[in-house]
Amino acid sequence: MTDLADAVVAPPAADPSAVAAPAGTAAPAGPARRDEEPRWLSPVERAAWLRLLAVVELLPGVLDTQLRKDSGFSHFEYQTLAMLSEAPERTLRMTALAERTNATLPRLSHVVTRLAERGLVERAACPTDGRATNVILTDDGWAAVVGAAPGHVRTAREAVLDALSPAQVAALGEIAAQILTRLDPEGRMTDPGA
Amino acid sequence: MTDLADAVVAPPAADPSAVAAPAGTAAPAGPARRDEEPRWLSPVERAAWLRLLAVVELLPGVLDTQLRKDSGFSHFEYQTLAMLSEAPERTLRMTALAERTNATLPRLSHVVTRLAERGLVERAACPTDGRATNVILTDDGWAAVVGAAPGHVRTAREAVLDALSPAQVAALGEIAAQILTRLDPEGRMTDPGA
DNA sequence: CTCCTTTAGTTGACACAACAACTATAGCGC
DNA sequence: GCGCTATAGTTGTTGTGTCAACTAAAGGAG
Repeated sequence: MTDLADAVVAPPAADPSAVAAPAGTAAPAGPARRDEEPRWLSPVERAAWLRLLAVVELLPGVLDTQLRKDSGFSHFEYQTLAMLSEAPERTLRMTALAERTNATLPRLSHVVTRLAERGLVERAACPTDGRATNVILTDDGWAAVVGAAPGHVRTAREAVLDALSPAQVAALGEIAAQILTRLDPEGRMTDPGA
Repeated sequence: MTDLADAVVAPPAADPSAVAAPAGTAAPAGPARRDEEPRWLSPVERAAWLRLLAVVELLPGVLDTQLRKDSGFSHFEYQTLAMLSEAPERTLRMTALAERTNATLPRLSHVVTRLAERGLVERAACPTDGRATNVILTDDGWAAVVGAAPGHVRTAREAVLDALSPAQVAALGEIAAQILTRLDPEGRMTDPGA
């Protein structure tokens, strides 16, 4: 994994003569401008980072492929339907749904249009706010989620959970929670109600 | 995080009357067809899975945004250039580069075309195999990677590493390695040489 | 040497996501 | 109640990614 490691995270050093200054882990001899001198990664940090990057790169494809094949949904479509299936009345406002799925409003609007064409969701004007649109999961949509869920869970096991010891699963939960304090400080994806 | 949790991973149970069979964690009363009865996730598993999913969803956007803003690259373009910067002669075959970046050959071909238009890489016929194409990082491309690396490392710290204790970083490395045995059994992304 | 299969890569058509521009309603100040 | 600004969504355009078809060279069987 040396190539990937160095390439992504350290400045390129394959040709050391060409890049003296930014290559090293240590600061240059002279007084460094602090803002521009990054703290390079330690070997342990580098390994963790690169592997996380690989997971982040590969996992979406695995999920997408399984869902597409077994149920005809993209992962994003599945998440959209799943969020609705959990909501009271199986209904959510566009904005609320976009937050929970980490989608922009335009993206969600397009996806909802396509799902509506397939009869899985419906749009309805919000009675209390003329600007808002409610999205409602239809019975067909409900059935589709229920049908797709088992395969999705199986994939989660095969691709991730079953590769880990129980202690590692717990640790992963902790670690991911820590990371999310940076990536999602408001907890929009993890804590919809708040 | 209850909504997200249940929605993605458990079958929808907001309206219990509507979905008796597939909702529960326990097997139905009758003799279950083993292939179709998934093992639902325990609370700990579910929490870990959903948070991992959120990280996987959010991290690419963060990386992309920072690189795009500070250096004008997508994360994939950066990875492509970085791989080349590490390679002997700053040169790689299309196929080798595609493996290291987890790209399909068509995708890489398009990206290389665009990078070549910007003068960052060059195509060259492989002298030993008439079918192959070598991609070479130009001096401009080299300079671009060197310029982009510090910001990328800083983002890696801010978004992930600095949120974790040293022990957690080490644990993350272990866990991600375990997951990659499932996602990437051949180690193509993590072990280019082999 | 010739045919056939496999490998390497490019190209073009289509699908989807990001961004920007636009419409329409709500809510507020006066 | 008039006008302003902010909010909620939709629509169109543009850039990437995926898939399928295609070209071309390498390697093997006869």
